[in-house]
Amino acid sequence: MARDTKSDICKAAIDVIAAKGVEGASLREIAEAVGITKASLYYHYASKQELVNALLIPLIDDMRSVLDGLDQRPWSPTEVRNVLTEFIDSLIRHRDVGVWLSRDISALSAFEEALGEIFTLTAQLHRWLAGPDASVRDRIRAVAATEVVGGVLSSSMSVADAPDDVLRETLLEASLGVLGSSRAAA
Amino acid sequence: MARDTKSDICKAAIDVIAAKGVEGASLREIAEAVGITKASLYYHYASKQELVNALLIPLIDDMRSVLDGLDQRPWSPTEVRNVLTEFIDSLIRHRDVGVWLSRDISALSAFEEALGEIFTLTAQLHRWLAGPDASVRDRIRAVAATEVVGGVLSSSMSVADAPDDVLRETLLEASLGVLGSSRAAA
DNA sequence: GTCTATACCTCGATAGAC
DNA sequence: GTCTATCGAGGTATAGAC
Repeated sequence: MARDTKSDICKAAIDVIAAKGVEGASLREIAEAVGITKASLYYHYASKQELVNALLIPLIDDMRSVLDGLDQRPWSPTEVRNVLTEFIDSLIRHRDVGVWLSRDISALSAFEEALGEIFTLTAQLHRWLAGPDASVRDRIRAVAATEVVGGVLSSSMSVADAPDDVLRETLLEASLGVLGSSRAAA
Repeated sequence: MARDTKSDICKAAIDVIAAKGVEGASLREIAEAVGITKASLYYHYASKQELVNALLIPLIDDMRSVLDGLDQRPWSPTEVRNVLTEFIDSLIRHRDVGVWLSRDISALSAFEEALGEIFTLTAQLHRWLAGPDASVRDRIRAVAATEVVGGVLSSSMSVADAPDDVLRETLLEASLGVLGSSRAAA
């Protein structure tokens, strides 16, 4: 599967988009990075939107499987820790895409095909994390606990030398630390 | 100063950019929001880059004054709290711009006029926050402590009803919570 | 200071040869 | 499966009248 032009395109697209953002990345530049022309790229992907969607789908599928049935899950410090761990793991698994997903939302809104579900999923996560009868502070903390993850990953230049397992563990601590003084404290 | 066309342009630009991102916001749309034409806008700002810079400069100036001489400042739990407080306040003061500054960096890279200094300033803040002889974990935590702030502000749609003072206080707690289990614990 | 009109470019996307 | 050539739309930016 590695010698497939299609996967070469995806790989190049991820790099270019990470550097220039979704809008800033032109299909011409992506194609040239692969070594083909813009027209050839259209043989593999019918539109830019289709290409971007193809990049996002693995991450979205992963997040969905992690967050599926969240509302039915009991809310307790232990479960909060479990859910956060799974959420962080899914973002790290797709670290290359997650970086610009969490950082380029304003531009991605124009591509709202697969994006609607991301909003739904994260909103769901925020609600659940905040807990029942959440105050404004609880809700801010819930948002912050998830934003920390994407934020650190996207500014990972500063921590580029951090191995995945250290990153994983520290992010979980940080995320729990944000919730720390709330009722969800572990 | 409120009846100045120039400030009307800035105000409209902030709104449009917040909604569509820096690349997605066209000068035509900004001009029409003000009630003038694209050409008239060029009388006040010579280029799109100049306009974007004009929006960022107040925030940058504020951050610079907050972070100036940071390296000479002693590093202690109390000082960490002070510095974080000042940092959060400066971002909240420019909440409207800070929203898309922290969320649209990939697109802003194309406008790297004033942006270089932002990177320098935040890198400086990260280093100082991590403390002397920082481990990888300390550095991740330092990044996380600052990313929390921008992250929440940018997704403040979820917490749009939060008044500034609640936001301020909760962000400080969250930020300190991230550092909580490190040596910088208050 | 604001307008109309326009030059010039790059983008996404398509047509058709090979 | 990749190419050259081209289209139309929309972008930034400029020229010149008022």
